[in-house]
This record gives sequence, C-alpha cells and structure tokens, in this order.
Amino acid sequence: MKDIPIRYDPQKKEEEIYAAWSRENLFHADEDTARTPYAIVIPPPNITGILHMGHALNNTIQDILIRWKRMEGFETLWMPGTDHAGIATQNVVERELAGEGLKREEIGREKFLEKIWQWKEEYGSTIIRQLKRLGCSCDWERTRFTMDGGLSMAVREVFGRLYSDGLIYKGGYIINWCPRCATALSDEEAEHREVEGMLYYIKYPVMGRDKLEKENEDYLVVATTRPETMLGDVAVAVNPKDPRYSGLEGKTLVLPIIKRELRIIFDEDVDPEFGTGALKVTPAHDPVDFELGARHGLESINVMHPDGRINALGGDYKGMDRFECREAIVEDLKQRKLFIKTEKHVHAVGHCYRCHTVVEPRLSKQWFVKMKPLAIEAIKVVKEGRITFYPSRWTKVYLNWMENIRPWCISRQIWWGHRIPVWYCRDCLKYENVRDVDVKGPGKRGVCVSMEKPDKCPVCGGTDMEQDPDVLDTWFSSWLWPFSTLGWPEDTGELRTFYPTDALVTAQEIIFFWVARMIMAGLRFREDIPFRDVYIHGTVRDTTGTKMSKSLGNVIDPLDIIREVGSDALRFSIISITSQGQDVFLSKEKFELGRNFANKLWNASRYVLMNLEGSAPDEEISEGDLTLADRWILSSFNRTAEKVTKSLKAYRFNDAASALYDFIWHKYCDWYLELSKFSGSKGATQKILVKVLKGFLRLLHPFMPFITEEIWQKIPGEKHKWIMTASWPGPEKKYDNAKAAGDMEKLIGVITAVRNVRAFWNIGHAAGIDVLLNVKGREDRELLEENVRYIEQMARCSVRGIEKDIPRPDRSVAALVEGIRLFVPLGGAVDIEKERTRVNKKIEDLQRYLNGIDKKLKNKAFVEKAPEDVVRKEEARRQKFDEQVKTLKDNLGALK
RNA sequence: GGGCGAGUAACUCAGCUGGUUUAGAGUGCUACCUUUACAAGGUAGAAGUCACAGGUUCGAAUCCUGUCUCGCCCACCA
Repeated sequence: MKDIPIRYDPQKKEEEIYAAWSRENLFHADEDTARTPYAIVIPPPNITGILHMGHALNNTIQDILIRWKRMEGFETLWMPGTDHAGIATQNVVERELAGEGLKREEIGREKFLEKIWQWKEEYGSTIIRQLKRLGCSCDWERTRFTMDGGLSMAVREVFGRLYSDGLIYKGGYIINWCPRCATALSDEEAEHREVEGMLYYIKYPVMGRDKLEKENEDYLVVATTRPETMLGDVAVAVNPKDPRYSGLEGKTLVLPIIKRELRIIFDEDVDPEFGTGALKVTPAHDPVDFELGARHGLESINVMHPDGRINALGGDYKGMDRFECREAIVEDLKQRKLFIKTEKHVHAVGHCYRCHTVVEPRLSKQWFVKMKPLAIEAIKVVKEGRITFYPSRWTKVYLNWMENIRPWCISRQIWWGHRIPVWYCRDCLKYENVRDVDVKGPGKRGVCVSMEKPDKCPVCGGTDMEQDPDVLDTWFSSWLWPFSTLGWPEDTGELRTFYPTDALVTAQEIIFFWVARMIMAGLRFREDIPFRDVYIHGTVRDTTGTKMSKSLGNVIDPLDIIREVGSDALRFSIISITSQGQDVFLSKEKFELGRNFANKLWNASRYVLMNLEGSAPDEEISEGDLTLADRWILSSFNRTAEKVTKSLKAYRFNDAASALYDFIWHKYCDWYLELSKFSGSKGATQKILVKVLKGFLRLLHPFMPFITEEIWQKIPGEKHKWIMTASWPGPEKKYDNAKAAGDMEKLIGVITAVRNVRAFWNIGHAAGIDVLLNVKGREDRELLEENVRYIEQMARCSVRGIEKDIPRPDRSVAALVEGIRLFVPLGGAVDIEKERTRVNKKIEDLQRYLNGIDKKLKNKAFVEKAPEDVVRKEEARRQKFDEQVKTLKDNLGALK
C-alpha cells in the first residue's frame, strides 16, 4: 500500500472519474422502475457567463440534493440547461462586431443572428463544462437551451394563449428604457441604486415672457432632478390644497427656452412638501407625469431618440446627449435669470441590469402581460403552504411583490431572442410602421398571432404580412422552464413523471425575475405548482461584504480554487461556511478547511487500507467480538447518519457538513482509529474500521463526490462499483447503544484527565507516570479494567490499581471525572508555590459556577415550578462541581 | 418611506421549538510532541458582562419592546 501518497491529490483523478460516470450513464434510473421521482431544475446559467462562486454554491447544493436522493433510491432527474440571455449575448457579439468596425445594422438581422449562433456554438457551453468540473451530476444528455425548438414552441404557445385570453396587449406607456442597449426593460431589469444627484430649482414665468428682466416679476418655481426633460413639459401641477398656489386657476405659464404654453393643473397627488410644491409635468418621460397627463388630458411630447440624444422637438438642443443637454439647459437658464439654485439630493435611479447605464423612463409602444390575474393563484398556493420557501422569511418578500404586481413589459427592441409571434396585415392596417399599432386585446383587425408565419391575412386575404420586429424578454422563456424542458406543450412521459418538480435552489436576486413567474406560469399552463420547495441561498460576497462581481475585480475564481485544492474541497468549504440562507463572506483561506478535511479523510482511509494489506475483510460481524470502542463507533455512526439525513431534509447543509466533519475527525480519527492501534482483536476491529469508513464515505459522497469515489474504489472486496449509486446509509437499529456511548465518555474522560494532569504539572512527554483509579462501583471497575490497555497507551501511563477504596498516595494530585477519582503520584520535586496561582484560579472558576447553581437551587420558585428532571439535573451538577472543587483543593495540600 | 438580515472568543462564524454546553467550531495564539494514517498532523491550554437598555419567565445568547451600528432588498416624492 505504499503506492497511496501521503497527500490527497485531487487533480489526478477528478476528470477521469467524471468521464467514467458519464459513460456509465448513471444519472437517473430507468424510466420503467416504480421508484418515486425526484426532480430539480437548474437555474439555467446564461451562455455568456462563466462559473463564479455564486454558481459554485448554487450547484453544489443542487448536486448534494440530487446525489443524496439518488442514493436513497429515488428516480432522480436534474435537468441542466442554459439561457440565451438576449441583451447580454447580443451585447457581447456586438462588441466583437465593433472590433471589426461593424454595426449590427450594417450586416442586417439575419447575418447578425447567424453570428450569434456561431458564437453560441463556440463559447456557449463554457459554463456547462465548468459545472462538470465542479462535479455536477446532471442528466447532461437532456441539456436544454431556451432557444431550442421545443422551448421556442412553448414560448409561442404561451404567447398565443395569453393573447387569446386577453392577457397580452400592446400600447404606449412609460417604460424603463436603456439608451445604450436601445431597448425597453421590465421593471425588474432596472436596478435602483441610490445616487447623490441634484435638485434644480427653475423659474417658469407667467405667460408672455421668455426671460425675466427683473427679479420680482411673476413666475412659479419648479424643482426637478432632470432639467433636460423640461423640453417635453406640457403643464405644471400643484396640489389644490396648497395655499401658495390658490390664485392660479386659469392662468398659464410659459416654458422657458421652448416657449410652449403650459397649463397649470391641480392634482391631489402632488406633494406640497417636496421642493416648491410645484411639479413640472412631462408625460413622455416620467411615469407619474404620464398618469397626470392621462388624468388631465395632456399631450405627451417625446423629446428623445432611442439612444438618449435629444430629437428635433428639443429645438436647439437637438442631437445632444441627455446629460450634455442637462448642463446646456442649466447654463441657458442661468443666462436668462431663470435659474435659482441646485440642492444636493439623494435618490434612487434606475440602471440597466446588463450594462449599468442610467435608465430613461420613456414613452413607447410595447407589449405587456397583465399579471394581476396570474398572481391570484400564485399567492394562494404559497399561502396554503403548497410551496414552501426556505428560509421562510422569503415568503413575505414573495407575497409582497406578488400582491403589488404590475404589468410585465415583454417586448425588447433587440434581435437575439424569441421573435414576437405576431404578424400584421399591411392591407388591413395602413400604418407606416407596425410598431405604432395599438393592440388592446384579441380580435384586432389586421393583427394575427400565430405559431408560424400565416400565408395570408385571415380577414382580408392579403399576403403582405409583416412580423413584429421585436423579440420577447428572455425571462418570457425562462418562466416556462420547469415544464417546457420536459416537453410541454406535448403531454410527454417525462412531464407526467417529473412535474411538479421537488426543489428549486436559487439565489435571492432572482425571486422576482424567475421564481415568482415560474409559479404563475406553472399554475396557468400546467394547472399545478412547478416545485414544492424553494431554497434560497445567500449571496457570495468578499470579506468586505461587497457582492463579488467581475467589474469590481473582487472575484475568487472557482476554477482557480479547483486547481489549487480540488472540487471536493471547494464544495465542502463553501457548504460548511454557509448557514441556511445567510450571505457568505469569502476569502481564499477559507478553502483550507476543505483541503485539510480531504487530506484528513485521505490519510485515515490510507491507514485503514494499509491495515487490510489488500485483502477484503469478510463482512460478517459477530456481536460477541465487539469491544466497547466498536460498539461506541457503530452507535455514533448511526447518530451521524441520522443527523446528516435530518439536516438535508431541512435544507441545513452546513449542519450536515459539520456533523460529517466532527464524526470523521473527532470520533473516528481521534479516538476509534487511535484505539484500534491497541485493540486486542485485530480482525473484528478491521471489519468495523472498514464498515464505518464505507458508511461514512456514502454519507459524505453528495458533498465530496470525487474523493469518496476514489477511496471507495480502492477498498478491496467492494462489489458495488460506484459509490454514487450505492445506497444511502439508513439507521442500523441494532447498533444503537446508549450504554456504550456513556461508557466511552467515561473512558475518554479518564484518558483526557491523565493527559491533563501531565500537561498541567509539566510532566515531560517521555516521562512515565503512574495512575491509581478510585472507583465507586463494580461496573466502573470492570469497565476500566477491560479497557486498561487503552488508558495506558492513549495517556502514556501505567495504571497501578483500580479499586473501590484505593487510598490516595502521598504527594499525589487527584482529578475527578464522571465519578471516577484518579490519583497521579508526582515523583520529583514540584514547586507548589509556583502552581498555586493556577490551581486557585481554576478553583475560583469552578466555585463561581457552583455558587450560581446554589443560588438557583435555593430559589423556591425554581424548585417548585421547574420540571422535576431539570431540578434533579441541577442537583446532580451541584454535587459534581462540589466534589471537583474539593478534589482540586486537596491537591495543594497533598503535595506539601 | 416600507421590509429583511446581521451584531456571540483576536478573526470568520454555528448555536433550529427558552433549562444537558461550565456558551461551541474553524483559524490565529501559548506550551509540549516528528508516537510507523495525516505537521494540511497530535496533546493540552489561554481567550466571551452572547451590541445596549428595559420587559416576560422559576430560568433568556435564545421570546417581546425600544435604542444604536453595519449590510441588503423593495418603493413613481418630481
């Protein structure tokens, strides 16, 4: 067995093992078995992405679940896939194109899409390869992509159904517009960030003036954060109750620079407290103003091009960028003495979630889904507990969003994505541009929603059909993922077997984008929930608490970690330090935990294998042969298996990890393995060593798939080739043994006490010491006698007697553990004075605790009201500490 | 403006329904140990008024209220 290296080397085997797993095709059971299905769907990473720590955490959790369930005998399915990420992917390929000096408009839609597909073929599966590297045991043959034929079919089907149900419409509203990506965004895609901006105070003169010659002429002051939008102003609004503006009925103002006449409108929604209480109204560039405009019948004047430059309606500012225009306008207003001041003002500004450009609220024609009707059921299933969030606090977040849901803007002015399945008949509609068509609901003449391009217009028979140029929001395909990946709208076997799925594991950022919408889609189109449990894990941050992101340069690349310490160590570390749903603060050093753990397991296994010398121990264990240590480790293993299973059920992965860590390190290695070196019955011990190791490897396998597989396959005589399909260790009731646990505790206590004395009194490691054991009863005596060799070896001492009333020798120190008193005679001279302080401090500590218990016991209320067993325990503890204090006090006296 | 999370040893964090834990772990620190699985290791040790203030209770790190610090999410105050 000298060929097993002393250090665990993850690199050697990982890829080989992974490849072998794939070949064996062990990822889910045969379809015709009668096993209970268990399915999870991957949150599909987008094709432009590369594996980051968030993915590593997310997929490790999923892999743990699926491997665990597979071992438990479920018919498991973990369906992988990727997301086409419309805007992000288009941006990437556009950048590439820009490198060649080209714009997408120059090569045209078709050519551009071809280029993206090429790019996707080349780079789109990077993340899939990386997930494999992490050890993910997905059913890779079923890998799906949101733009696959089947999934695209589902998208069109859903669009059609929602359309005919009257839930899809097209119209002009204020939407979030990214000027850089030149597309509409949904509310969720605009990330609001606190920005320190300015509040600009501007004078709007009464009608007839464009500039003020004197300071005291008639004007009204408005405050705005976006002065450039004044180019589109059509009114000024004040609160009808605001006394400052009570005399203004019927008057009009003039919009500076543009010289447009502005009405003064009165509306309750205007907050008199803010700014000057007068609000400039720009219906085309602000959602509040848009509503005001609608209520008061105002015109909307859109003054911006899609790219954020001012258009022809902006007069002299035409062609300026919006921020450039802002400065220019302020300058001009100053010249005209219409500018009063700026004030610092912190407010939340929307940013494009793909390119972080400041989002412009902009009036445009877009397609929307009415969400309120879909939300009703989605609220109900969560309230009724058919879907459970872990941790539960997310329930509230979900419900709050769902109850205040707003229409979903689903059209995007980009090319990469699912083209909107709407065709317009040019004969029926005389519009120049199909973008300008309003569609309030189904049945509109000249508008045809269809899975394929219609040959002719169903109304007039005309053949001049033009498809809507826009594509759908990427999430419009993602929200169908749980069933579209299983073949929907076909009624497939997979769909019937695996829908609803069991668990969804995802990050908090994606609850609204994805989780909530999947629930709505599942209920609407499958009439059933998409999953039962939603586990929301924390966000991976760096040590300063900042979210890890490429642009900040604070990322720890999981692939670097894998290269340095291996996938297993990465997985185990990140799971260990992530308690349920809490954010994770990562630094590179944290992966040493997993690395050291892997090495410890490796070496423990190495020891076991060395002892076997290549031959398999027979599996029969006759219970008569079992030593105390054997019975204890078997029982202790049962406890561990129980704890791990229970923790997994509750999605408490770090609890499971620490139970595994504690067992193998502090029970199996520190004690059982050490004791085994001095065990009398070599054969039985060997069997137990192997048996427990094998059980442990199976428990650990979901967490550390590679190392457990490698060790498993080194164990001679193991018939089950792959640990990944071995069974999950259930409790072996016959090995439960509370007595062994208690006895072992005593034995460990005695050994520790002897070591303790040695260290406390500075007795050299090499020096031999004698120990006398004073026991109270026959049972203890027998226990210690039986295991005396362990005490002598583990504590490096000679036991000179185990008796009921063994007298205390002269010049000895005593210790008390579990009712057993041990005496250690100290040979040479001991400087008691030197030690007195230390001993006294110890006594003080104990005494303080003892006093606490005394106080408690003297409290009548406690004795009367607390449950009897609590009181009894307290009394026993009092007794124990009392004796210990006495024992310690005696030590100083006895040594004199 | 609303909501959520965190504040426990020098550091990073566990601690689930209040009493069996003298408040734990890992790292770091101190002393000793190269004992033939492992120095990425072993043995022993030091280290904490569980953010603060009240309350409920026989009993609070744990439940309630308030305060303070930090972080996050949501929201159309221009």
